[in-house]
Amino acid sequence: MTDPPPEVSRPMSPTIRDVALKAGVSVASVSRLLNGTGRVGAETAARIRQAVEDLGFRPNGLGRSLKSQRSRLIGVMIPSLANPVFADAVAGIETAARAAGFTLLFGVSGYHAEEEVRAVEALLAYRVDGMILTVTAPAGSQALDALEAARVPHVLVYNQPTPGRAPTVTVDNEDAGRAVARHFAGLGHRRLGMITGALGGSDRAAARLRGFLAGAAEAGLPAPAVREVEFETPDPDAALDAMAAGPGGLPTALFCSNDWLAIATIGALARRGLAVPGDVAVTGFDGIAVGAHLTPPLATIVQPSAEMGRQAALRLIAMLGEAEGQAGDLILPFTFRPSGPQAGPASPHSGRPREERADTM
Amino acid sequence: MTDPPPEVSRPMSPTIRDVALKAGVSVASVSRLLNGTGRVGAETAARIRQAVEDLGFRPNGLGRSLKSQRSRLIGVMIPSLANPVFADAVAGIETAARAAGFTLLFGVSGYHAEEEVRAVEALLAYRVDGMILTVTAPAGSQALDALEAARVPHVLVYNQPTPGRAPTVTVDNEDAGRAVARHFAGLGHRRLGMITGALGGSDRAAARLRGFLAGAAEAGLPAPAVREVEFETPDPDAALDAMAAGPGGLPTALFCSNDWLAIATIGALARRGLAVPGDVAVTGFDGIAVGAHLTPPLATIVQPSAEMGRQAALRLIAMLGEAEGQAGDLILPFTFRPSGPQAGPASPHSGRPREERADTM
DNA sequence: GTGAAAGCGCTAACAC
DNA sequence: GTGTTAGCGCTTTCAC
Repeated sequence: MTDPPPEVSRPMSPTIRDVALKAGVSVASVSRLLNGTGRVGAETAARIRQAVEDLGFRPNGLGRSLKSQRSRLIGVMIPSLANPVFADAVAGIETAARAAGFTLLFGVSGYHAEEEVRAVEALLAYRVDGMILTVTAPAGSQALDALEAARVPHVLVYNQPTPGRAPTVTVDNEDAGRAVARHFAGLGHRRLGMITGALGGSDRAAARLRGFLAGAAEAGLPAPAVREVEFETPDPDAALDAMAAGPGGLPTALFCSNDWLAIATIGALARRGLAVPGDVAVTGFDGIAVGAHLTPPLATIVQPSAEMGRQAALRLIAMLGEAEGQAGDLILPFTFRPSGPQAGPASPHSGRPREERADTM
Repeated sequence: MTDPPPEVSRPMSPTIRDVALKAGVSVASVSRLLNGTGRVGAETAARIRQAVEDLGFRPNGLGRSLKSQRSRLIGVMIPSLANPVFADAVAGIETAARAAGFTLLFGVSGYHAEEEVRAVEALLAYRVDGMILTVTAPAGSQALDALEAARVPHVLVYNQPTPGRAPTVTVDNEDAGRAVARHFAGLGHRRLGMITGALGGSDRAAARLRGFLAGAAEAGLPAPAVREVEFETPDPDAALDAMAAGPGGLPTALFCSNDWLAIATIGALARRGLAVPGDVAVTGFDGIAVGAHLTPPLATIVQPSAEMGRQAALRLIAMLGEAEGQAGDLILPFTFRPSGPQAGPASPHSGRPREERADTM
């Protein structure tokens, strides 16, 4: 086995033309065979297949996309990879997209509206057929404006249903927030508190807060203390300090706007010598897998992230097929997973999934 | 504001030609201005910029890539999104890639060699300029064969340094495994055990095991019990049952090949009424963020995942620039994070990063 | 059933 | 400094 002669420059990968030449047929026949469009004689097919094999031909997706005006690319943009909840959704998206023959283009925004625009632009540049994304807030989102202007079909995940915007796949965040307040009230807590990621960076966190406040009020409890922290580098210690210094002192029950934050908060409480749930009750949101393995398990509102991702992908793919399929929001049921000793299968809280037809868009 | 007349079909996004027409210049000038290649008169530039603005022109990455033979796309393929360690690496990759103007194409393999081939093929179809990936095992990897055949520059992450393969960015897994055994021995344990993800699906898990066994032998301990479990849906209960039924019974110290598995194992131990580290010592591997928040914190070997991803991206981008930059492996230092009460900053264990020039490839 | 040829949107010679 | 033009690899009429 001797070394091959050094190539002058990087050899190009074989093109459909090379295949056609080698098989002694036209590029049209090769294309037809490879795409299953149009008939090709048995003899011709065999020759083409042989040439493809010999050359190690791999159709160039760029050329194909440019010509056909469909890239078979789906853009995915999420706020962050640090919080596992988004990875779960991406996993669901990936599975469904792959099954349908789509490849994912990926971007991260860091919970930042300007970065959302940048990321969306980057994915749009490659002419993604559609996009699945989570934005800070759909209402005034420039990223969504860009998507609409480009008329690129898209589906939101986690975001709140928003009139005039694309359909979203999520849970009823407000109802869930209310359920947490009721839960705390039922346990006899009166001093509630919420530690939330920056409300300006998350419409769903804002919805959870609304529900939580409403639920507390409905239960006849005093208004909960509320503190915002950064999403990316939460500082729950400072939030707890502020709460402790406030009127009423530290709440006996804390609702954290996501599990990631809840776990950090429990650590901060431990540093103050406070046990969970003994001294302070803490409930998170998302249902990330690791929460169930904590001791004791993290109480949380579980949203079916992988399924949400899957459903978002299925909806998007359906949109890409039909001429102008007007899908509505999909509100999946959440479940409450209590902290208690290894809970059995939790029971669905909000019943069957709701399908809603969008009036707008 | 009246409705616009219904379009006959989906309007195309403006092309460089539209811009040129509107600005009354040639497409060449537009291209030159947009790419900063070649001079353009001030007056012309202004007209072009105006036209770009008016039309909302966004250069088509497909056309650009097809012509220039450089896609500015980087392919990323990881085994799974369930284990947060990979998300951490992707975050590091994304940051560096974005800064250099690259967009990520994303694929998942599920720790399966055949799926690796499929995923790599999918990304190769879009002519990624390069790739960053983790494979089950580099040595016989068909996915890497495909990458080499296509002459697409690539860098491995997490994988073991492997002669004849692309450079990898990782830690010294074998040394780390040895360190864990030494640690257990130092604590006075004699019956060690390891619960590892399927060895066939992870060359680094195999390396960790080798080091662990060697370390145990060097410490004069009996050979540790070893059990393999699935990566995606680990069943630590079964592994513990098997160990308990084996000679010597359940080990007093368990090394899990990754944190994800360690957390699940601790849960399984809890179900048997065994506390960690009181009854059984458990050490994981990876240093995923959540481990530090467990009570007590998960003992683990911390590898700098985000930095590894970042370094892999930087290396790849360097390769793309230079003609034939022959980078070597990059072995970053790992740290041991003990379980104890909130540890301070851990001290590096294996010293300065090692740079190695590859003999082969 | 098969082939010739026209582009998809863009960049990069190459003229001027 | 600016324009013309030839493709990059592919799909898809349109003839035959």
